[in-house]
Amino acid sequence: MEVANVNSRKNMGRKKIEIRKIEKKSSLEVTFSKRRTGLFKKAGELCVLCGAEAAAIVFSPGGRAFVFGHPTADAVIDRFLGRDTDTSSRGVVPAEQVVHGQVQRQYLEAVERSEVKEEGGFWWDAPIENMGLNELEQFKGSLEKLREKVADRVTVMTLMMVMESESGAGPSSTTMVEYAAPPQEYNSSAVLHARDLAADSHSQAVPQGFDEPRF
Amino acid sequence: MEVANVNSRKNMGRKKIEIRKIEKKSSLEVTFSKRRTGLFKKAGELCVLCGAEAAAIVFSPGGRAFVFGHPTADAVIDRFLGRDTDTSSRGVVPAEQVVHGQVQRQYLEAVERSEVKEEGGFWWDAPIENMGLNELEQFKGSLEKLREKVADRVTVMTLMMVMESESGAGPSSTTMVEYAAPPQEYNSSAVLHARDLAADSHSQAVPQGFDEPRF
DNA sequence: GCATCTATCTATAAGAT
DNA sequence: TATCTTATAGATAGATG
Repeated sequence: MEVANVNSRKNMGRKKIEIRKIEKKSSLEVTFSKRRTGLFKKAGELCVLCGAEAAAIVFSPGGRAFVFGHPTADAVIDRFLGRDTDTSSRGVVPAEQVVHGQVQRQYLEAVERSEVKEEGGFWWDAPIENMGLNELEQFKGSLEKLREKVADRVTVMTLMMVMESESGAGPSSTTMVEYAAPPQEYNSSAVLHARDLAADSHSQAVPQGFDEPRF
Repeated sequence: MEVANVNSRKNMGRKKIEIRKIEKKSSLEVTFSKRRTGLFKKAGELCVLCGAEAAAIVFSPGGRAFVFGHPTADAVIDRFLGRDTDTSSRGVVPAEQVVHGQVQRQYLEAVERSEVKEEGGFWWDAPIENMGLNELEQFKGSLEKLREKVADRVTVMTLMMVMESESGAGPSSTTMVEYAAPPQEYNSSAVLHARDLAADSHSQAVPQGFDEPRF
């Protein structure tokens, strides 16, 4: 074996870093991967520990999309409890595929163009227990058309969440989704209803007088 | 000062916990708050460190929505570097309002219904530098109508991302975020193009042969 | 590049105030 | 109920194979 010099004998362990853009490209990439993984793990833990619903999307500086979400909260919980849940029968993405799922734009486009069918329809049209979501289907279809219209100009990402509830309290189930069209030339953009929340200073974002639970 | 008993003299410090749903309600709430904050912080750091774009949405078990996002990547970077950026002139939500912003459904609904205008239009219709995104506007409008149609049945959350790029490589700017209608009775639901990614086992999610950058 | 390793750094569970 | 205080669990920067 080789004799390493004294300085390289020991790892120096973690060092503190400033929160500013990492210059060295290789380091940036490594950090991106590590932290993205860590972020998604944290999100998963939050879901399980607190019965929360969460979704996260991260675009790398190169424009690659990474998505965290869960097909159903149950599936994620099962996963974290080490149970093996068959989610395929529900027509949803297995949790382990999604939690750290990578999405590559060109691939998505290809998939979209091919419009692969199975069992007589798009997979997402497959019947799900107690479906009856005509509106959702209608919405989805319309959304598709619209997206196509602007696909060459903007990146549109859509998240649709449909939750179940037994009582009035805890939503228990979910969906997540994604997708992105390929941006080619762009501009900055506009957003929605969130601004009014940002009325003035920090803690005043949410007005009083609502009876919804705080958690 | 008081003499505490020996057992309470010292904090016991952190203990290991299992990743499973927390039973005690008070603990769950505390944990939810702490971890949500932590998650959003991590997301912000990822954005800054790696020049990435990120957005995250968390629903508490009570159905309250919390959103992490950034109006422009620049604004978030400024924030983390301690610079004070005036984002109001761009018609975007100041970063500090968004990063840990809380969104309460009923409030959002109220805002939406009131359709508050300023300066002759919805705030999000305000001109932004180099706007020219007719398609985006068109899309947004259509989306609104569609969403109304299904608002009573499903919770729809839409994220629209429009990015800038100087070179062909790094998108540099913007995101936006948005909102959800109140679910009342629901079902589980369908999703989109993601399933094909989940073809079979883990690492094979993304097919080879594309020339896009890995980061 | 990807998987490990190790020394630290950071987040946070329980309590105390 | 919100904050503050530890001790400790967990995340991760940098080095290495």
